[in-house]
Amino acid sequence: MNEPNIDPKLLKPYDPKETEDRIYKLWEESGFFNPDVCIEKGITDKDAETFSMVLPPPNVTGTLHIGHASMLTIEDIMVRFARMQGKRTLWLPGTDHAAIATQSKVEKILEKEEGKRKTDLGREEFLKRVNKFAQESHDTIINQSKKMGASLDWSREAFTLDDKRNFAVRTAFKKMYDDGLIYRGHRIVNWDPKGQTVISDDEIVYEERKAKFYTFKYGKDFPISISTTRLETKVGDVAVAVNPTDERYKEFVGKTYIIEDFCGVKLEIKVVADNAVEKEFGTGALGVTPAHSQIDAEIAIRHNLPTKQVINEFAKMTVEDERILNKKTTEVRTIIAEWLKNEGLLEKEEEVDQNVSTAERTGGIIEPLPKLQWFINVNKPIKDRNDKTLKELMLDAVRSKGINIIPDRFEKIYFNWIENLRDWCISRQIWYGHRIPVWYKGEEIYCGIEAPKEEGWIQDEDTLDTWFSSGLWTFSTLGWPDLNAPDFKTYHPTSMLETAHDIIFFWVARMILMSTYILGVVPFKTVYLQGVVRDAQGRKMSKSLGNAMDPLEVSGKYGTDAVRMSLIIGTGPGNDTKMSEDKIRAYKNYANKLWNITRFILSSTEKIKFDENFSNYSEKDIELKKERYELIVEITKEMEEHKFYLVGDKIYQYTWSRFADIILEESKEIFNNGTKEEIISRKQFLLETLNILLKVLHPFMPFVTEEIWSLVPEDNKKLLMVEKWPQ
RNA sequence: GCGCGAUUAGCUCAGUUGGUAGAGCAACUCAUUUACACUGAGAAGGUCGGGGGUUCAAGUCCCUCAUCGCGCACCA
Repeated sequence: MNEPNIDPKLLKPYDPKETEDRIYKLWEESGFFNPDVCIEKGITDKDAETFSMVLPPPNVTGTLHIGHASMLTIEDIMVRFARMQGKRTLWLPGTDHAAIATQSKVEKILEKEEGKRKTDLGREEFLKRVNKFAQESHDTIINQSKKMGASLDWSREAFTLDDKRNFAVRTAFKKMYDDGLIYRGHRIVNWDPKGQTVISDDEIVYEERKAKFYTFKYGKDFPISISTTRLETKVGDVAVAVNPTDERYKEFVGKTYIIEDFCGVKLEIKVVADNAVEKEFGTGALGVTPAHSQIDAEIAIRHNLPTKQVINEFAKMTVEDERILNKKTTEVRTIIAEWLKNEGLLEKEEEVDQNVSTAERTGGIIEPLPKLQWFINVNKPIKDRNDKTLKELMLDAVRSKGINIIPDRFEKIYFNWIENLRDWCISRQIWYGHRIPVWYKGEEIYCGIEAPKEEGWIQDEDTLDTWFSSGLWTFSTLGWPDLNAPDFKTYHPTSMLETAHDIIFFWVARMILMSTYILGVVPFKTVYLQGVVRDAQGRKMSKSLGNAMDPLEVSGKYGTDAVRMSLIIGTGPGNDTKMSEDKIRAYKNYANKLWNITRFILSSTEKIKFDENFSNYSEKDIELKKERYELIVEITKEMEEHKFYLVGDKIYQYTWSRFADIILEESKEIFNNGTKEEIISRKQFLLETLNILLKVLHPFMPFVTEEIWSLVPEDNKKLLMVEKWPQ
C-alpha cells in the first residue's frame, strides 16, 4: 500500500526517545506554561477562572524517585486539564532546602570523602559546600521534572531558602513574635544526639524494639519498688509518684528518703501522689526523672521538685562516679543492672516490646533533655482572629469546608493530630537554614526583619525548622509580603494542593496554620492526597531493598507516557500505587496503538481534513457520535471529581476495544462497499474522533498526543496543550 | 488501648442510589502479514475474607470475627 499523503514518520512504530525532548522544548519555547503568555497570545481570557497550584517542592537532597514521578503526573494531569478548559492556569515550581535532611547528607559525604566534620570547616565554609550540593541536586531535579513532561511555569521558580523566601520568613517570624505566638522557653525537648539538634514532635518516628523492663528498689530501706526500662536515668530521680487513690502506698506519701549510695550517687527521693500515675502499670509507682522525661517534668512542676540533669547532648552520663561518668546511656543501663543484682535490689527483669523514639532524618535515638528553645504557641488566643488559637484556626479551616480533603478519611486523621498538638518547637541547632531573626545584647533581646543598626548585637545561632518556610509556600512564592503583588492577588488562595499523605502534618497542616493566621484565608481549597508507590509485591520501594524503580530509566525504556499512565490507572486517591514493568509495557503498547490508529485514519482519509461544520452524517455515525459524546460527558465529570484512575482506563477501553477493534474494522467494509455519503460521513467521524481522543488523552499522555497532533493535517493549528477540552 | 482503611478472577483494581459480578495484565487456544505482532479472534477463570442479621432481593446496608496495612496514644 502506498500512502503518499501521510508523514513517513507514521510508517514506523512510535519512538518516544526521538520525540519527547523535542516536544518538551516546543512547549517551553511556546511560553504556554506561563499563564501570562497564554493571555498575551489570546489563548486564555484574562478574566477566566483561575486554577493555581504549587508543586510540593522536592528536597534538594539528590534525585527524584518514582514517588515524585507519580506526584508530577497527577499534578500535570490536573494542570493540563485546567489549561485546556480555558482556565487561567498556574503551576508553580520550586525546591526545598530541607534543612536537616540536606545538612546531614552533606555531612555524610564530607565524612566519607574527606574524613572531615563540619566543625573542621567552620560555619561559612561548610555552608558553601551545602549550597554547592543543593545547587547540583536542584539541577538534576529540574531536568528530571522536565523529562516527566511537567508543564510547570519555570519563570516563577522558587527556592525555600532564596532571598525572597528568606524575607518572607523573617516577616512572618516577626509578626508571630510581636503577637506573642513565638516565645523562647526552657523545657524538655526532643534532642537528637546524632544530628546534634532539637527536633519537633512530628519529626519523631517510633521503632518497635525489645527492651528489658527492670523492677527494683533504690535501696534496702526504701519502701517502694519501681519499674523502668531506662535504668541509667534513675540516678537523676528526685521522687517516686503514686496514684493518690492507691492504698498500697498511701502511708508513704509526703515522706522523703535519703539513699546514700545508689551506684555511687546520693539520691533524695520524695514520695508524691499524682493522678498521672496508673495503678495498674508496673508496680503502680513511678520513679520521677524531671530532666529526662516529659511526663516526669510535668509531675515535677506540679510538686515543686528539683530537676537534676544526668545525661548530656552526646547521650553520655554526667554524674560523678567513675563507673558511670562519660559513659553511654546504654552502657550505664547494664552497669546499674549489675550493681542492683549484686546489692540484691533487683526484683524482676522482663523482656517487653517498646517503642523507641528516633529522629526521622538521622535515625538517632531521641534523648529528652531540658533546653532553651523557640516555640510557636498553638493555644494562645489571637486578637486579629477573633481570639481563636492557631489550633482552632487549623480546625475551622477544614471543619467549615473551607478546605476539602480528598479522600475525606484523612480529615479525621487531621483532626486527631490537632487535638493532640503541643507547641511547635521551631529552633534547630544546625547551620543550614533560615537563621532566627533575633539578636541579643547582654540581657536585651531584639526581634526584627533586619538586624539592629547599633553595635554589639549578636544574632541567635540557631536556624528554623525547615517546615516553617514551607508553611508559607503558597503565598511566599506569589509575592507576599507585598499584598499588592499581582500574582498574590490573582492566584491566592490556590485551588489545589496535591501531595503525598505522609506529609499531611509536616506540611499541609503548617500551611493551613500560616495562611489562616497571617492572611486570614485558607492556603488552598482542595487537598488531594496520594499514596506511596510500591513494587509489584506491594513492598515499599527502597534503595536498600534493591526494588527502587528509577523513573528516568523506565521512561527511557518504555516512554514517559507509558510510565505516566501506569502511575495513574488503578490508583484511587490516598491509595498506594503498585508498579511493575508489565504494567508499563502495556501502556507503551497503547501509545503505539494510538500511533497506528492515526496511520490508518490518515491513510484512508487521504487529504480530507476534519470539517467542524460537516453535518451530513449517516445514521450509523450519528449513533456513534452520540455514544462518544456520552463518554466525553462522563469522563469530563470524572476529571472534575479528580477520578483520573477511572478516566484513563475508560479512554483506554474506548480507543482500543471500541474504536480500533470495532469501529475501524467496520470502516474498512464501508470504505470498500459503502455509498459515497456513507464513506464521507465515516471519514469525517474518524477524523473527528481522533481529534477528540488526542485532546482527552493529552493530560495523561502529553508527548505522543502532541506528536500525533502535529502530524494531523489541519489549518491554523495551535499546540495541542492549549487546545480546548472537547464537549 | 483508640481510630481509620483494605480484603472481589493467578496479579493489579473497577463496581454509582441494594436488582443474577466487570476491566487491564498474566496464562490458555486459534489466526499469520493485517492500519498495527508493540496484532487480531476466542475460550477459560470468582459460594465478592469467615459467620450472623435486615430485605422480595446484599459485593453493596447493619453486627461480629479474622488477616493485612496505616494513624494516634501508651511506652514509669
